[in-house]
Amino acid sequence: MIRLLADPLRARIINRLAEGPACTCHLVDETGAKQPNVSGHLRLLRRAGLVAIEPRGRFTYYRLLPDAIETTAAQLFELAGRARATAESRRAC
Amino acid sequence: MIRLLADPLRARIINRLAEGPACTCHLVDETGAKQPNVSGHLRLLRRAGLVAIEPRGRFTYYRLLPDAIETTAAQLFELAGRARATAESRRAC
DNA sequence: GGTATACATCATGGTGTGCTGATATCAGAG
DNA sequence: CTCTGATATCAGCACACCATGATGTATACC
Repeated sequence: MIRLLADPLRARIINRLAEGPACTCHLVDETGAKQPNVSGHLRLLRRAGLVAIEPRGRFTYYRLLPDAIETTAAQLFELAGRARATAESRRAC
Repeated sequence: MIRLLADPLRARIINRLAEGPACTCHLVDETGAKQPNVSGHLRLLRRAGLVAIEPRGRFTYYRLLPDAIETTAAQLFELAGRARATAESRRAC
């Protein structure tokens, strides 16, 4: 899940989708990447439930789903909280 | 930065360090990975400022730094917030 | 001193994964 | 119906990156 956010092009796509829904041609234009590449990444994001698909005639609009992202953000916060709580419980070798 | 959290073994190391500081031998034992592998990942995490190093004699203790993780968690929350705010600003082709 | 243990570094190899070009599909315009 | 443009899928390639074994360094214990 985090792995999906780790790729540079996917990160650009996600950042763009955070500014509002867009169709594939928008993403191709604005990222400068080739269309099959963008399409492939969008497929991964869709299968992971990170984006929703809305076909409109010839065009396919993608929308970023905030819930999935907030879930992983919350997991990271919880991780940081655990680290703070256990900062002094050093275990002996 | 997110990329560092994406690797499976690094994720296990980080999760372990969230339960308290540990030295390399602990991490090698508890992850089952080979020592040079663990050591290499720890180097990356250290260079990125995700963990702090505390040498104690022969042993080297590593401690997870919560600030870096919280920073990226906050970025993800902000991303989700932007997605919510712009959910209806669909741009025409 | 010598030995053993913890750890780091290096060179090598294998594999996952992203990128590309070609092709298929499908909707709309004419 | 035909043609064009938008998108999806597939096969092949290339590169990055993780894992491993060997080796080096340093500290503690005898």
